[in-house]
Amino acid sequence: MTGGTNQQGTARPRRADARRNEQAVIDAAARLFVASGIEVPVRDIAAAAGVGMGTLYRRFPTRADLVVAVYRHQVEACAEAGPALLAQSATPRDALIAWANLFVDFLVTKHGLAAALQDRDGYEALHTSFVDRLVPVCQQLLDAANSSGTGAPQVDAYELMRGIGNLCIGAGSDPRYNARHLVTLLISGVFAPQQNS
Amino acid sequence: MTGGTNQQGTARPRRADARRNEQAVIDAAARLFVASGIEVPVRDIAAAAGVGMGTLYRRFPTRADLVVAVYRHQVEACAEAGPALLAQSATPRDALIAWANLFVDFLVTKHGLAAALQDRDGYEALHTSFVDRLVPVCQQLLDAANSSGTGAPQVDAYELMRGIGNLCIGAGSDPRYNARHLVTLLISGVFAPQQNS
DNA sequence: TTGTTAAGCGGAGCAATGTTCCGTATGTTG
DNA sequence: CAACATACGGAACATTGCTCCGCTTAACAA
Repeated sequence: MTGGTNQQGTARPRRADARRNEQAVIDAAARLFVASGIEVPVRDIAAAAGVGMGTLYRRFPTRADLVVAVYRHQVEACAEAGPALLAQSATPRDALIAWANLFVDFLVTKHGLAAALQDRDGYEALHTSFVDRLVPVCQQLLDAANSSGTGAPQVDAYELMRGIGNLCIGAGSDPRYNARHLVTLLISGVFAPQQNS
Repeated sequence: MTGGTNQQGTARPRRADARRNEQAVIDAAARLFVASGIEVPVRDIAAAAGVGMGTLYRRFPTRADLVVAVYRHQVEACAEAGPALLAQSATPRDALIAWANLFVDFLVTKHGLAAALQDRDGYEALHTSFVDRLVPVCQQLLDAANSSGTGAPQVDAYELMRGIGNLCIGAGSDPRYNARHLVTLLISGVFAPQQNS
């Protein structure tokens, strides 16, 4: 989707310096996100990448675009782990819990990412990227649980994913707060018998 | 705690204009928080209250101080509702769910409050204010459940409160996300039999 | 009432950061 | 190597948090 050729295959590829700079920005951003969180000033990212503000903004108009680029691979890996866990787990429910823990561990180690994911103003692209890739995987796990007769739940996959993401906010900076624990409890609740909205 | 006399009862009370201005700021902030969320620019609050920046900052050095002042009464009401619900509910568990729903409804209607509550940098005072008042109430409800033999849980009251608060983030701006629903599921999980961290 | 004093006021000004704009430089092609 | 579109860079502007200090005025006493 970011590549150089279009669907005709005939268009001129992007200039070499442009491609080089794009990668430099992603690398610099990845480093700074780890060091200072994803809210690190745009200036600092540009400086670390050795490019000007214009270059950075041309390629990544919003911060969300940059965050998406930096974490694309890890989101993909998480998505692919879903079916794998389903295949190798004793029950769909175990698979769901294991998969959720994977997602939690990912979010918790990225300072500020979980919060950005819920920010309706300014991170739509990020939200969409995660939702598009991960909600179907979650749905698949829920469907499997449904078919396995474990007494499956009336939770929307989207709602559950957002809940899990929310529970990760602020984890990692508070020893009294354990996101994995709460996510496990939430999923237990999803599989518990009674309901009342 | 905001009043004019100290423990000696002899100190000069605050000047009348100072008290007037403090109330004007709180009123203006309350209005603007509803209209624009709690991240509304300080300048706007000062302007709406008809005071200068210096006046506002002297009384409320951080935004958290202002938020605490604005919502103090509602937090207090929520805290007092805990024992009341415990007395009038069929089971401690029902009381806990009802109380949590009360808290959720409060947070969800205050744009940005739930997010600020988890913001470790910049809102410590807010976090502390809520935690100090509400965690003991939550603990009381959990203890009651514990004593009632419903098979009570190993959740810290603090952790549960933070989880509930987190689940409220971003609710109210997304019809596909229902915070009450997820909180109910979380509490169901808290009362479910098995555990694994 | 009036003078004295300290509490309080207001907003200009500084700093940090997001975002745009455009003159200049350079990769690419023929 | 010439010509041109692509891409670059960073100055400049806008917004917002926060501080600082000269001026105003409420409170009190004579």
